[in-house]
Amino acid sequence: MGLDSRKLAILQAIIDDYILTATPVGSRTISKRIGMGLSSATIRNEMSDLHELGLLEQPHTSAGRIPSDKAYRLYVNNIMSRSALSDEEAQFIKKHYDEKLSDIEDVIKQTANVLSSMTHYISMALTPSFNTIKLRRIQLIKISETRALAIIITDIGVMKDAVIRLPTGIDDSQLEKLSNMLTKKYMNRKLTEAGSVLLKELQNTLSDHREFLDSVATVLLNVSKSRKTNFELSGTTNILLFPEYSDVLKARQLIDAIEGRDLLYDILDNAKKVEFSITIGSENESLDMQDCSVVTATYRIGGETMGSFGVIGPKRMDYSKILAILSYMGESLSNILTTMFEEDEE
Amino acid sequence: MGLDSRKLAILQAIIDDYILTATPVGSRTISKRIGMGLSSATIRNEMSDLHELGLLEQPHTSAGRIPSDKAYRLYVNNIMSRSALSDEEAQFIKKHYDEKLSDIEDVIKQTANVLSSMTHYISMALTPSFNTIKLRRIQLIKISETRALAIIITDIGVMKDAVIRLPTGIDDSQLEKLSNMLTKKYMNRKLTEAGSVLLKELQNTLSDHREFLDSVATVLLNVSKSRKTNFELSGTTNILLFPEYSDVLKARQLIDAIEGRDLLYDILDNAKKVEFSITIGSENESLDMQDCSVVTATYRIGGETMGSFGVIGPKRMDYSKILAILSYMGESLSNILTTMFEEDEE
DNA sequence: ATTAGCACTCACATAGCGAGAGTGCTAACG
DNA sequence: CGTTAGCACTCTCGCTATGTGAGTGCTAAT
Repeated sequence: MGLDSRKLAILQAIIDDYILTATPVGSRTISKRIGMGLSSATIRNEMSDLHELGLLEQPHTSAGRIPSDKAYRLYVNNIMSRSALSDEEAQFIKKHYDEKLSDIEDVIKQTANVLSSMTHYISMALTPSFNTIKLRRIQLIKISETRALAIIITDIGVMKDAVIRLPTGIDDSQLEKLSNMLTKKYMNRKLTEAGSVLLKELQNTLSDHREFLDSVATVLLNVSKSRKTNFELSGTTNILLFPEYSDVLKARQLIDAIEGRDLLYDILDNAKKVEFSITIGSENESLDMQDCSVVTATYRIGGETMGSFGVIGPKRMDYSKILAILSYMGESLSNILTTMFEEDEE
Repeated sequence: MGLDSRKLAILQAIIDDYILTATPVGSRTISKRIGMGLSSATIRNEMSDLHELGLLEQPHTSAGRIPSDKAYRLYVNNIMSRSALSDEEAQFIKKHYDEKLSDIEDVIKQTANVLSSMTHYISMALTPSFNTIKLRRIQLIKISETRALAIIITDIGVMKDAVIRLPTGIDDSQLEKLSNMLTKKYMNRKLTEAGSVLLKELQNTLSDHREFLDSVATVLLNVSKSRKTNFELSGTTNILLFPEYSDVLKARQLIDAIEGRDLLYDILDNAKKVEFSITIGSENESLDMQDCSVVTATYRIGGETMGSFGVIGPKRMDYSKILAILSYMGESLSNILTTMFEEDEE
């Protein structure tokens, strides 16, 4: 009993219908929908076979069938055709990225927002991971009697700047000397590495400007944020829209898992390894997420993969459309971030 | 039929019980709880009076009573005693504010987060409104061949800085001249005003560095964010914890209203006018919020009120505890932000 | 191989019923 | 007169039929 093309067509019809309605689909529905002149009885036989193959499930004896995780996987891998974005959708994304977005955070936040408002799923977007990026220059600039600006310049451009308090009686030339010293010493190191080494060395040697350099180290370390805060989450409450989560308790369970954040961070961090990923139901490691699917994509800055983003939704997801959206947004996002950082070539 | 002290005691007991249980409270419960040696029958009579006074409501004939909006108002204004924060609670707040928070956004976000995790209500915090703040100096600093940093310094300190693209072939001295020119011209104006005037003048006269100055104007204008993005929201899904919102549809209705954001912005903007505000049920203008209460407080930067924050929760709220929390957080927040901006006196 | 026919299953909606919580009223009491 | 015991009454809530409809699985005929 193999999977001939008719079985596949029926399976596809069932999945399509179920994605739309979220209710178990019966043989009569398919018989009419598929237009092959087959009676419901024939469909029933085929459905029975599909059931035996582990592709369909039955909530209870006398209900219609719903696709199993295995069926979705088959669908995604072999049946589904890659769909394109409609013009309106592309425009929608463009429009929202064209707004004045002044820093990375804004862009990432906007990505999550656009994603959740387009898909009505829960969306998430990882902040670029600057751990691997190397320091090129540190520049300290005096802006008032008591404050200086620390600017971190890296391989991919101007990265971060922060106002720090200045010890009294330090002048421009001294500050420049410090900048040069720091630059020389920590150039070509990874940012966090530079920060922690500086911090360590401060503990041993007794420097002149202890507190000040401490702040510089903090700036370096702050570039990569903590696990909990380095991704944006949006549309959490969208799950209340889905009949799958009409039960408040079930909804809360998922929301709690999601808002724990650790889980999602791991998912996104893992997602950086491949351009796109689709994880269906039981393929998820977390027990709380056995009923949803996660689809992710990655973005690049200057050619290098720097982060990931994606959606969490019910298993009956329009995977092909979601992929199209993620793919388009990934391109846009990569472009925006790249031009945001890049030092134009001289 | 006035409001003697016994009626007040009974009312308070009812409110206290209802805050805890969220179920209509009956005469026997109060008779036992209040410890005045009164039988349930007596309580019933009193309750009947309170009902006539519009202070109690009955979901249906044979159920207990629940406090009316008017009762909550009476409670808040006349009965409630101002409670203090427990040590753990104060510590909790302190701990979370002591984390390295590098910019305003982080502080505001943290405020919202701490608030919602302490209260389990929905919380919101307005970003400081810099509209009224006056420009003191604009400083442009070259940081590479193609990029400069624009630093905005105001009455209350260093405000905002942004990397902007530099036209080719502009040198340090030219940039300094530009800084001085801009400073002279727009000093003591409000930031947004300065930005829009600059933008306007650029349209008329044909300046040398059109595009560059345009970016400077954008930085000025970006200081105050748009209606939609200038406050942080946290704990939206907390309402699912309350029996009042065990119905998904009802929950969604409130969530939708809240995530529309315009409504909340108006509430927070209004809240800046008074140090604390409590709005109970039908006192809310929005129809979608007739079933909740809103409590807000304000924070200051350098003595001047610059923003507000607060919670949205069910009407049966522990108002006195919430006020204590808000009050304590307001102080902390004011201190943090003030020291963040302040130029130490020279 | 396909299909008509039919018995069977199960969720769901509806109605009826009893129990329990709570009220409002009346009459008695100190 | 305020307070209270007593009691009938009301309404929700949970439980148990009961019927209906969608859908299945099997059998026998085409």
